[in-house]
Amino acid sequence: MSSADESLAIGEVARRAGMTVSRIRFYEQTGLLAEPERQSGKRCYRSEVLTQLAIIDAAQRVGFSLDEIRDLVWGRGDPAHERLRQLAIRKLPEIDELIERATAVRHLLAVCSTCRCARIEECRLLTEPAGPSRDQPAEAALKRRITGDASTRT
Amino acid sequence: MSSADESLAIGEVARRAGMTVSRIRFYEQTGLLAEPERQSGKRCYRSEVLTQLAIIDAAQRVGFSLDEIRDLVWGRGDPAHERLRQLAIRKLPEIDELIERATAVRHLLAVCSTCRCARIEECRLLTEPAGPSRDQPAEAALKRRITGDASTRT
DNA sequence: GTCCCACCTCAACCCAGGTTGAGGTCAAGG
DNA sequence: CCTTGACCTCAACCTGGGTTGAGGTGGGAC
Repeated sequence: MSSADESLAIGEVARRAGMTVSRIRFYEQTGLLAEPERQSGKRCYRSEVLTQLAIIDAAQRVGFSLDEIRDLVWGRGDPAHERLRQLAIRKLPEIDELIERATAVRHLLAVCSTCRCARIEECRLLTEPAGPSRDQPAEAALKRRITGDASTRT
Repeated sequence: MSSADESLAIGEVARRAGMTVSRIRFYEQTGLLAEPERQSGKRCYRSEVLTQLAIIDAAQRVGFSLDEIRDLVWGRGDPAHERLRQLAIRKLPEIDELIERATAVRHLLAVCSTCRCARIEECRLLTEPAGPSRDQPAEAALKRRITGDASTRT
């Protein structure tokens, strides 16, 4: 723990990263993770791999595909910060949208779990009144957010 | 648009919901979407389906599986708001974590795209200095957030 | 009437992201 | 020496979430 440079066996890496061994080997196979050194055939990792795995994991969870991550970490060509900037430009809006949607769904769950709707789509927060009463500004906004404006457009 | 109760053909629904026709049929097949009425064999939807589809879509994008969504929308048993509350209790922490991670990744992308690191895992915001200089509180927090504390634990 | 288009069913296929299993190697400990 | 456990490879398999294609029906416009 203090001397972080003693090399780690794959099992140890897996344990610390919270992943299976097979998953780590899979990442190596598919070029996401560099081939580590070996000692008598066995992979020995240095502790940096934990950071790499954590990045992979976090990126995946917010919707990057393994291809994108591979490109991010290992991309050929250009200086890395350049590719990174490109990727950032492409992905930032998506991430923002994800955050917005997540916030809306969060809100929906929180609010609906206090209402007595019989089915979720009948929840007063989401159903178009179809009659004259229009929904409140805030609710309309929530709805627009969760629906991504799709059903709001003509 | 004003008389929202004229029934919609599947193609129209798909267009408005921004999904493929096959995807909508697939949702019906797998019990996510109710079987609509038919007229001479063809599905005719009412406009509510757009809201349902939007909910499904939004929920999916923030990490609900179709099984969970099915259970949410169509779950057998208990009053809906009860199931909804259960689901909310289970999922709210996950959604919160998603939002946190997304925010951290967002931050990472934004910051790293302005730095000159040669490889992402060498980015000064993420690499353990391994020397004496410890990273700043804010950066450490970012790192801890993106790594989900995994590599931070002993 | 016949053309065309949007719809229908059903089964097969596809891709991402891993997991599983068979069969083998190596080093340490009893 | 021999067993045990962690590691190795390679190929096959699995699940989720759809897509694709063949073969068929219906109805409105020309």
